[in-house]
Amino acid sequence: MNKLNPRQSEAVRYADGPLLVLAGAGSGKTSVITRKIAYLIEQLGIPGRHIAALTFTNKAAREMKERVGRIVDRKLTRGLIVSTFHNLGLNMIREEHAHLGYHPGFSIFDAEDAKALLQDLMLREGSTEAGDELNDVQMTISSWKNAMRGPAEARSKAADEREQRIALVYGKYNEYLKAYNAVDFDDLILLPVQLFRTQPDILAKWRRKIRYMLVDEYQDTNVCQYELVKLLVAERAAFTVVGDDDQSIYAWRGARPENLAQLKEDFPSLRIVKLEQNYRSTARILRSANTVIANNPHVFEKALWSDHTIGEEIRIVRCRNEDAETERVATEILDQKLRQGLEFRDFAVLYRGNHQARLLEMKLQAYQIPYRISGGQSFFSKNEIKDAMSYLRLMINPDDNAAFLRVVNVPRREIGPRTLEQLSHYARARNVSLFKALGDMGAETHVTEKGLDRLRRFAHWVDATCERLFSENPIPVIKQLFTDIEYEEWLHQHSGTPKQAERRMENIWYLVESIQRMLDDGKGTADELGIEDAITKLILRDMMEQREEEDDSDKVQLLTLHASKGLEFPHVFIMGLEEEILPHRSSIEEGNIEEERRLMYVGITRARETLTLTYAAARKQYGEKIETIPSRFLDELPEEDLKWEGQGDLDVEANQKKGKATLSALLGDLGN
DNA sequence: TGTAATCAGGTTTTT
DNA sequence: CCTGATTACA
Repeated sequence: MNKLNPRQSEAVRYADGPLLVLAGAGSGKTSVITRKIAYLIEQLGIPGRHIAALTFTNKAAREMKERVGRIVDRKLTRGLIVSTFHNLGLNMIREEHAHLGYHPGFSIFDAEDAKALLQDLMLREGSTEAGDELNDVQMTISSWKNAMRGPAEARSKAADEREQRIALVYGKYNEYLKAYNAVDFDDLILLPVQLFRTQPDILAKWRRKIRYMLVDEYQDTNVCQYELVKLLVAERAAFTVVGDDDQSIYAWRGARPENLAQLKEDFPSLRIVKLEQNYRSTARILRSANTVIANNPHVFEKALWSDHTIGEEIRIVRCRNEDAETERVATEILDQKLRQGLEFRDFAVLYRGNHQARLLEMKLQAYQIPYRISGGQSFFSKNEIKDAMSYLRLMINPDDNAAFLRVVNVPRREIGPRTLEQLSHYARARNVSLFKALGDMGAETHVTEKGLDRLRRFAHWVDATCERLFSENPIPVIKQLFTDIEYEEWLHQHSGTPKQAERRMENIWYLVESIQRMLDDGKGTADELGIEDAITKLILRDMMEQREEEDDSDKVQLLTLHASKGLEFPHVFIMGLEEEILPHRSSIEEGNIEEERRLMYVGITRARETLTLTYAAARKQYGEKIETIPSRFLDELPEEDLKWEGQGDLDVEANQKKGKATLSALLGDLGN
């Protein structure tokens, strides 16, 4: 990838106006972005600190940073922003917190914290609790925030009673977040937008800072993120966005691929460069991807091509049932590995839903095939890490009620629900956080003396630890914190086996090490982090995924199609090519086949050399055996590039069931 | 406080 | 059918 092709080169060099790069799968878009950053700095002399490159995941940001670091002199990249949207937003809020009415050390509520708060609010409003409704409320509020609609507007524009109700909860929810000195994930983008809209001088300041902007995976931006970009680039319009409408698979969580087309209207001078040469896959794989995606409507036509060899046919394997399917995948991996001298890491198995991995996992275990499964329980959803994070959050923001409630009685301090109920009643009446309420609370409340005493002791300890955290070297203080609360003992009591407890404690120490690393990394430089910055960044999962990447052992990769975006593998299997799985049932019902087709497209284009698609002719579903229908996407593939397997097998079985009536059909098939 | 029994639900997921 | 979560009960 040292030499850029003409299109790539054009995308890198054009910096006179707004630029949209339509980058097909495997067309070297990350290269283009990194090379462009280098070009802007080295050739155009734009100081690194005036350039911002935005991504959606920490992983992408890290990768990009690393690649830029390899081609540009370190001195020149000083102050260069390469981060996620959320991280940029966080930095903006941190810097402008006073204008937004927040105090330093504010917390970020993750989805679960937010859910707990919403549940509390809804119960209080007297709504009958239903988990379903709670999810609905959370999603609706999130989508309003993503569409930049505030509580007042949500109320006035409410289409029905349901929205009316949710809008009220929305208002309360925001008030409470403010009282807890906390923001949620959506706020990280929304608050800067609102600030910039109302305070032109602050916007002007940020515009002076960010003079050139690059956005990766632009098709995944939502309304609010696009607005942030628009505000920052202004009429100067010095930006490059890179995207691929065919790889838009996150519309269900607010991504707006229409933002691609919208760009042309908002910036009439927009230049469009298409990257259509694919450097990844064989011609057959690419042709298959192209013919499938051609069934979707397109705003921008593009035709991916490759000068790779034609490659092997795409294999479509029909299996008797789901068990046979996983069996086939497992044995096939072993077989190909031995026959062609491959490594396990050369294989990836993709599927639509996480549950599909379960059977496969068992099968792989049976064959002793090492695998790594994506998704699943992440580091941050482990209970011990949540506890630890809550303690840390509480130290930098005692008003963080979510954190307070999580740890006030973990480990056991004999502060029970009754005591907390009283405390929270008192706090609510005064509209302050639990911690503040605890400080003011006198004898006039109904909290028992014992309860009050225990609460006070806890508060005292928090205050003391908090003070030391900011005045001493923070790492030993944090370590002391976990000793103070005897967390290790608690883990032993609450883990199944001693070994598990040890592993959990190791997770805690890993977390502490990460904080140490974050503090050390920036030492003496302009990006030196305070302890509170480090902890907030941790909430955004930043700096944390190294753990997975360090693990470069030889394993088969198991991924959902969603999780596979941006990755590539020599040999790819996609399982479950059946109607109601891929395309998924709910998408069929909603009539949203196009996004499912893009999912299929993403899956196909992950493969470099071979692609195998499997499906089960029948599978057990909720206890019943169900005959399945092969996915419509299989019919959309180019026949000349396919090799069907297992057809006869099915016919034999069908015949056994249905008797001789279909014998002639069978003979006909065999005759082919 | 912990276990047993019962019940609902069964897409994708990052920040 | 199987799993994870909540509830009831000891």
